[in-house]
Amino acid sequence: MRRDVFQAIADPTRRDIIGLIAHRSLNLNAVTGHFDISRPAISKHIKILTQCGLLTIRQKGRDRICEANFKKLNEVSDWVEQYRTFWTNKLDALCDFLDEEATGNKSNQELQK
Amino acid sequence: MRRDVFQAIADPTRRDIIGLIAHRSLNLNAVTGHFDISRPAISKHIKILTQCGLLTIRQKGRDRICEANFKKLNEVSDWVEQYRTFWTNKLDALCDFLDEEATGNKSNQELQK
DNA sequence: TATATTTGCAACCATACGGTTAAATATTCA
DNA sequence: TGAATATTTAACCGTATGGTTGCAAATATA
Repeated sequence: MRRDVFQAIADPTRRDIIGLIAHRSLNLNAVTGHFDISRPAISKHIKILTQCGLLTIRQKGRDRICEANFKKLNEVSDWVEQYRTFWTNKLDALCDFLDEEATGNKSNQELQK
Repeated sequence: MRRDVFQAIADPTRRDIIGLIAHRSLNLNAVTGHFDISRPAISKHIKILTQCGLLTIRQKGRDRICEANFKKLNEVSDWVEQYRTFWTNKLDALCDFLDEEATGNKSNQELQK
């Protein structure tokens, strides 16, 4: 089964887990305390996050401490940022123009809505 | 069912579609030509991308021209970038230190691997 | 008008996902 | 050693996902 960062952060619970342990590592039980779902459910989310490298687990006695590994987010950042110029700067206008050229012209108005 | 940008870009085919129409808007048939899956499969991907606002469709005769709407990627960018300091600069060391404090100290070596 | 082209839609299928409960395992503590 | 705690694993369930084929509908073209 596919297991990559994009798929891992697709689930809102998993994004919340990352946000939770960002500043403070927690054991699985403590993580579970912040959600309304069962411990095994959290355990599965943690496993997915671990498999894609977004999270590492440090065993400490019977506890398993979850720590975020943010370097992995670079993959997402890189993918998104390659398109940044398309939505932030003046290239927008150029893009629209090129689209007109490519697809054979039409009123631009419906693009606004 | 949940329909948000994170879930939309989780699928590699959909990320490829976005990359494909980034510089040049295409009709659905042309998009399909770049993949090994059927037209209805592409149509479904396009629908998902449209529902979450990453893509708009402009009808032109019998063609439906797909255009990327990159502004929606801001949502992803914002989420990722809030963690950037955690993996790019000196705060890494501070974070590790705080983890030690919080979880009760242990060799830092296994964090490196 | 007849035909080809582009697309949508319905029905279907196998598998993945996100969740549950219950039992098993491992560690700590009295 | 026995009990409590933390977590994983297994079995299961309903629904979503990503794909298919076949057919209908709308538009363009000969």
